[in-house]
Amino acid sequence: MRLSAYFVPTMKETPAEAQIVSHRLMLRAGMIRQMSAGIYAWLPLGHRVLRKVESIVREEQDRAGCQEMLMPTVQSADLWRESGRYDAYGPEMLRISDRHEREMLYGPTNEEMITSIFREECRSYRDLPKLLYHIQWKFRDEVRPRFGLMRGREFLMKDAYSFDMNFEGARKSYNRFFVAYLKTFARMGLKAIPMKAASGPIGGDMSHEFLVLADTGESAVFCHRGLLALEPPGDDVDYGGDLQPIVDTWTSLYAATDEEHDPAQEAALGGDLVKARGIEVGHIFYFGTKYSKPMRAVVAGPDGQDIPVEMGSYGIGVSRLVAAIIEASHDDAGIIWPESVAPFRVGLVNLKADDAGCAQACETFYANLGRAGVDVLYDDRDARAGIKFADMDLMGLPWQLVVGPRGLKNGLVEIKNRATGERQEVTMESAMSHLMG
RNA sequence: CGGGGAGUGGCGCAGCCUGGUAGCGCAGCUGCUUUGGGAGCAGCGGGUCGCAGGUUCGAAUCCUGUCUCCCCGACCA
Repeated sequence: MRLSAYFVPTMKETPAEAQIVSHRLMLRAGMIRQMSAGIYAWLPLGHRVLRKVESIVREEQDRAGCQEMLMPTVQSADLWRESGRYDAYGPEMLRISDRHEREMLYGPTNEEMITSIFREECRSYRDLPKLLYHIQWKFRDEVRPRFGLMRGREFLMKDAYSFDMNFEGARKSYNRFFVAYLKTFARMGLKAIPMKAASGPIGGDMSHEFLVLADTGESAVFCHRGLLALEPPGDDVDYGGDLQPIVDTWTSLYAATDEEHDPAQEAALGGDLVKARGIEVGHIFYFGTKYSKPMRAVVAGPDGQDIPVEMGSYGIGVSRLVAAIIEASHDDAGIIWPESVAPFRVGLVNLKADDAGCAQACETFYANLGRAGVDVLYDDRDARAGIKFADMDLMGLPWQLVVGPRGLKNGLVEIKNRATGERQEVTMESAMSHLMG
């Protein structure tokens, strides 16, 4: 992509309304624009990141054996009356009526809908287990939206639902998501720690929040130092096998958010206690027959008797993750994208756009890197060097390839690593092979 | 939902108290000079001062209402 033609309205100054760093940087880097309180438009650069994050989430859900589908954003109020949540949900639910005055709502979540779909089609224990997910926009009419995408009203969420015949099956499903989440966040360069979460009236130990550690996180977290050193599962995980040992490893050490924190643990942990801050990016929980019973989602067991299915629900805040990644990875100059979610891998900076030699070298790089499958954002603008460097640092592409007349005289170009700030002058051939890796 | 604050050009702000026909920096456009970390000079364009009423000869400024946005708290992926 040529920057001269790309729609990325970057800003030198920070809009007054943006308080936290991810909000500020997303506005300044031209990724998003606010349309209403808590509602944002994704501009091309931001959209690329959102799609990358979404893809990683999707891949890991698929690997875990979960099947993607897509449910509507607008739902019928009647469905929610079946579970009793239409009245219970309160003003956070955006209620709307259609032209026939039918009561509708913009979905804040999809338990009722997926349960309804499931019960129509699945009648036998032989249909189980089923793991289903979708990635869809949700709306929760927060009293007070804030922190940019971190607490918006409209947000993109991956929500998955599991259906099993009994508790043991439900635990296996739960473990699949537990492991998939560890992998998902690790792929985005994040340290995400599972923390025991309140499981409400259901009880039990099967409810975990996944918190990304970032200094600016909104909740205080307390955990054992050992958790930070744990290696997340790799691609060799066998989802068909027993995942309990992995889950046990990650849940055996103390970890809690401030709400669940037991101060007595601090003394017990001593020097192993880590106090940090975190951002919740995922939540998994088992809720048994909470919806299947009232909504009569039952299957016939081996003995012919109907039994309500055991369910669980598993969310990841996809749009929030984009902000969380920035909170966890930035510096004074701007964003520092992990390679896996970067909108482009390489920023090609032509320091002197009207110099024939520079232009030619850049065009060659641009074409060759493109052919090699490397995403390149080519700053071909007729602008000053300082502006180009500042914009590149702000947008945070992992690699900058700087081409200027000074180096070019000696056949050299400069490669800068955005994360470390390290620069090296290399030959053009070496630059190519370096950036293709 | 309780408490606080703000709406003036694309962005950041001043002007409001003490009414007199709107200003500064950045950004934009044109020209010249510059050119490896957000250039300099000269010129140009762009604002129904959130909206609606009211007071007044005259309202960005005073009064009333209303909408929107932000911050703190309670609530939440």
